[in-house]
Amino acid sequence: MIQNVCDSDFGSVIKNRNQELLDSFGSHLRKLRKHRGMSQEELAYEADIPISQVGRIERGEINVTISTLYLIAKAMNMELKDLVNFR
Amino acid sequence: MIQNVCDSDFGSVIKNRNQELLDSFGSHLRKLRKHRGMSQEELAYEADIPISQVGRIERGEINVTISTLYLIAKAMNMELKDLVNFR
DNA sequence: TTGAATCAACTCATATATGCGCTATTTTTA
DNA sequence: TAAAAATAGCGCATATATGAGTTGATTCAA
Repeated sequence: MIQNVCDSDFGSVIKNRNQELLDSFGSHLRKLRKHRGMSQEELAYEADIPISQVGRIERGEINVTISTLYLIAKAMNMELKDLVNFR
Repeated sequence: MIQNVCDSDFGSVIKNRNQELLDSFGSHLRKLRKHRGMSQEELAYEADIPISQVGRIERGEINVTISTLYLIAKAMNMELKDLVNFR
């Protein structure tokens, strides 16, 4: 079978041009969450977003939007600027 | 003709649940940009994003992602946390 | 007035974030 | 070890961010 280099499902092959940013934000968020003793489920509930979304963000799989960042910050009782203060 | 309340083009009718956030971030960005004496075109060029995107963000039309925020911050020679320090 | 610069406001295609449901795996706890 | 809790990692539908154009309005300078 011929391999398709431009396969549309990508599979850990092609990454976002800002993958490092997403990875490091994900790690940062996970650290903040655990430091507060929250589970992904608790954070998701407080932020009113799906739990699957929290997991995807922490694993650096998605490029989170400012409105989701805001909901997460509020759920963790912190300011947006502190949530994105990493690296 | 019957009016479709759920019209897909929305027309200043339905807004994002975080519209206020998007509006105020847009104003904030515009202020920061002008304070630096940059045009939308210059910012777009430096951040390597389309000029149309800069306009849409400043007008609060879109829910910008963290990677775009990062590119904009870099283009304005500032840190991400300072870019989202508003309200 | 004429031209240049700036920005608003659209169209369109494509990629992807979000939201939801589900199962499998891993980790923690009893 | 066994059960429970937490997380990973899918699949899918829908909404929307991004990227690349175009046109028109406005402002400002020559």
